Amino acid sequence: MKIEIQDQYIESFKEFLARKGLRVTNQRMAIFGAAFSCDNHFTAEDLLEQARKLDDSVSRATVYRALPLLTESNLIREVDVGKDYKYYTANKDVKTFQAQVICMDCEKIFEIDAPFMEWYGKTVAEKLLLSVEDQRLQVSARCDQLKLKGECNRVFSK
Amino acid sequence: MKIEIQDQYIESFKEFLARKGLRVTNQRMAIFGAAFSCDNHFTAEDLLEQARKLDDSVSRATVYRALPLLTESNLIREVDVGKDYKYYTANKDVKTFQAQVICMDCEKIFEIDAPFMEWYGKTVAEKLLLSVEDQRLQVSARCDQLKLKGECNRVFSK
DNA sequence: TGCTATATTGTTATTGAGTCTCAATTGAGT
DNA sequence: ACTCAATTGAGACTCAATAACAATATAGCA
Repeated sequence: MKIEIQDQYIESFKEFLARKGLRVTNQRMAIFGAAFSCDNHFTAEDLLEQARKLDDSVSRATVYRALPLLTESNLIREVDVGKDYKYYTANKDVKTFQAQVICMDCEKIFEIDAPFMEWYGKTVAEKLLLSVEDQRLQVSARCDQLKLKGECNRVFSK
Repeated sequence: MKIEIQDQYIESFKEFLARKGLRVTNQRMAIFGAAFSCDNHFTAEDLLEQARKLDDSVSRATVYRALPLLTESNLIREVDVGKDYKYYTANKDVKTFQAQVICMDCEKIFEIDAPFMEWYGKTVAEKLLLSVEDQRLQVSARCDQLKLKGECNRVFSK
């Protein structure tokens, strides 16, 4: 498996660690690399599996310890699909707010622009006197029609 | 605790059970009654506690068995707050699409109209050739300002 | 009303994602 | 290289949710 990660992301992660006074370890970099080598959405377990290909000493606990760092540094983000486990995805070149569309049949996840969410967040904040931290717009759907076109495939093994 | 549930909901639930060839049991009606006697959002555990006030034989397993029936019949709906347990709320007189705003400090949940979601769902369906089943718009926020006004209280004990 | 087949139930055991503990290891400043 | 606190892996643990199964209760029918 060949990994190509733009240096900007590596630097960004290292800067984040430095800013927090945290160390740059092989395990953290393997987990980071694994997250960015995935084109798709992944679970913690998926991430463990991928990270072990880069450093076979990586343990489950370390993956769970690294995930908050990666989300906090804004390099990946959580995608909640209503299951009892969480999905994550790397934040590569995302300009506008994105909604997640999850196919309940094949578990495929699409990301779609939803630029109006920025306006909505501000409206909510003003109305309720709350400071908005995060917004998630998730659409559950079924792919009957995709199936007909033969375009429905599971993206990520589970 | 006095329970007042509009007959239309009771009938609606009984019709749903009949349609599915399921029996009307004391436990199911107690769980249903408990869900509609809660003004706020509740967890499965909260629901168990409330239902036991109506029928002390109700068990945890039966609550978990009833929840899919209540969501399937559209009498309650899931509200995902990003925690590792799920919240639910009764669907009373909801006309338009509602977004959930969750205060991460005090866990208070607000429901706000988001009428544009209907249009968005249709757009997504057309673009991706998917049939939209459900849409969730969730906003995470913090209540610094509410605190200042003294309006920030936990709504539901946990 | 009582009978019967079977759906439903409570109890208890189990799963599985995620967290915690702690001794062993390792990174980074000196 | 030395030192020490940060980090790690292994495995125990938590806790919401589910499954198995014997006991019970429902609804249709006589």
